[in-house]
Formats: sequence, C-alpha cells, structure tokens
Amino acid sequence: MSDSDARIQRFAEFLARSGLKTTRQRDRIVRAFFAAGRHVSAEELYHRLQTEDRGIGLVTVYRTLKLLREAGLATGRQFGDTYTRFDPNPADRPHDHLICTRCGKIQEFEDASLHAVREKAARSLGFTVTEHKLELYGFCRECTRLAGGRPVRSGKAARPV
Amino acid sequence: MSDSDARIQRFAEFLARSGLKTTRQRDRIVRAFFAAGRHVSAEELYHRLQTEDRGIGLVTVYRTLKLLREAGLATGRQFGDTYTRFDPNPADRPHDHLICTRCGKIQEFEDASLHAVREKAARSLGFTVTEHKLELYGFCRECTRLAGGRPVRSGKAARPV
DNA sequence: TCCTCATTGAAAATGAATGTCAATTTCTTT
DNA sequence: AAAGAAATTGACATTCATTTTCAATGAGGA
Repeated sequence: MSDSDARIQRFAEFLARSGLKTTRQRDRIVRAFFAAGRHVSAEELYHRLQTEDRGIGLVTVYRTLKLLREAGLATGRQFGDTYTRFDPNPADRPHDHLICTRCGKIQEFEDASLHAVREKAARSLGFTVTEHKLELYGFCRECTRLAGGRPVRSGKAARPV
Repeated sequence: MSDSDARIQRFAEFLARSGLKTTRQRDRIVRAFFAAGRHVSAEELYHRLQTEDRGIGLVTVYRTLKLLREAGLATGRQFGDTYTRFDPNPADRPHDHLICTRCGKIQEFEDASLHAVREKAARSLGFTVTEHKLELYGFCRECTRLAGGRPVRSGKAARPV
C-alpha cells in the first residue's frame, strides 16, 4: 500500500466515523491532493482536477480541503500572499520554510534542534504543543547575489506581511 | 525620550525621506499603534481612535499600517483567524508565539537558541535571513486541564489553518 | 427499492483589504 | 503670507479568497 493510499484510507475512516459520505468528488480531490506535492492552493488543485473531471466545483475543493484539515491530514499555510496553500500531513518531509521575499521561492528545511525549542517553551509556560510553524524570510542564494541583499519591491513576491 | 517617541521620530524621518507628508491622521494612528501593545488589528486600532478623533477613516488606518510596515516599524501576523494583526518593531520583546487553539489565547515567548536554528538553515542553503516567524499551536495551561488535551471545536478560537 | 439526510454546484454573500476620485491639506516656493 | 503643485483624505466602489445559501442530486442503510 502506497503512502498516499494509507492516507486516503484514513480519510475514508474519518468520513465514516463522522457520519459523512464517500463521493466521487471527494475521492478525486483527495487523490489529487496527495499526488500534488506541496504548497498547492485550492485554485491550483481545482485546475488540475478539471482535466480529469469537469464536474468538480471549486467550492467542493474548498470544502474537502477543510475536511482534510479537520481529519488532521492537511495543514494550511499563509506565506504572505493572499491565498492559503495546503500541505499534506503527517510531516514525512521537512515542514519548515525559507521564503525569498524577492523572487517568492519557497525552500523547505528541517532542524531537529527545533524540537528542543518547542518543548522548552511549552514546558515553561504550561502549554501542550501539537503543531508548529516556522518561517524564515529573506533572500535566496540567487537573490542575495543579484540584489546584494537589498530589498526589491516587485509586488509579486511574498512579503513577511 | 520614550521608546515610543523614538519610533514616532523614525516614522517621521521615513516619511520625509520618501517625500511623504506628516498629517494629523498619520500622527494619531502611529501614536495609537505604539501605545496599543501587540496583536492589534486595523479594525481594533480604528475603534480606539474613534474616541479621540471621529475624523479618521478605517481606510487611512490600513494605509498607515502599510506605511509602518514599509518603514520597517511594524510586522503583520496571521494567527489562523481571517484578519491581520500588527506588532511594533523592532523586537524589544519576545516575538515568538504560542497560540491556544481552544480558547484563542496568544502567549509570547523567546528562545535564544532559535537564532542558531536560523543561522544554520540559512548557511546551509545560502539564504540571507532577515526575519522569522515561529508559532506553536496547542493548548494553554487552562485548556489542557479542562479539555484533557483533546480538541474542542469552538468556531471562535484561532486554528492552525 | 425506498427514504432520509448528506452532498453538490451555481450563484450570492461575506469580509478583509485595496483602488478610485473629488475635495482638502501639506509644504515648498515665492 | 499667499500661491500652487503634489500628496492625502474619507466615502464609496471594487477586488479577491473563502463561505453560505439553496434547490436538485446522490449515497447508503433499512
């Protein structure tokens, strides 16, 4: 059973447990989502789906992504642009991000020592931490070279708001 | 000169440098912003200002907050609700956040070792990091006790999207 | 199969944030 | 101090992502 299949199964279980139904649309959206990689928006997913099934509305894509979040199978992220991007859970790959504010590139990374930071903060303040988001904003290698590290207002690239 | 005054001065310099003008509205908005503490939304700031000056429009609050960001004096954050909250810069107080997904409480913390994480990621990937955002989502002390760490759908509290 | 209730898509609604524009204000230049 | 060019303002309209509404359809247990 592929990685993706396992998650699709978990989603089916979530639906059953919640008294919800399995439909052609949900099935296709969920498959497309797990096949899509990372940082997809609802709109992007919707467009990909149009090639295989014209009868899937953008609204249903939004609804299904919301269910995926409730099932704990997806996380939404906002990187400084106006829309939400979605990532599959669980974090089988690094989940922290470097965002270039000049060209908009998003690079993933992971640092094990972050868990120490997380635990320490949680313990000292009595929190139970279930999830974290770390974003580093700045310039990627190319943009550091091109711009000498100085900001360029492009209007396109994500901003750290 | 108070902390706040120094920033107000820096904003005035920014305006002059950019060929922009000082106005009663901008002045009041900026003062109110630095007096407001943290995590204020444009709307909240607007409401506070109504008590002292009815002639300040919400639109101008938005515009001035945008200028403050461009001046490097404010940062916008999205904690899983639909609007943007603003924090003053520079980070003279901790800038990382624990967000309770049950009651919506936001608690600040700081961990010096995060800088090591930041530098390490930046160095290994060639990034020049200028800013970071770290958010830990989970349950605060009270909610951990009350809910036994289990999620409660309140519809009000921030969600990790 | 029947029957109930969830689901769907289209259109309308929402809500935060931004653009438009005529009237006003700032600030530099006489 | 007065004038004039240019920026600023607020009310209104607009945009854009996302959500709600609603009538028609579909799923799936009895």
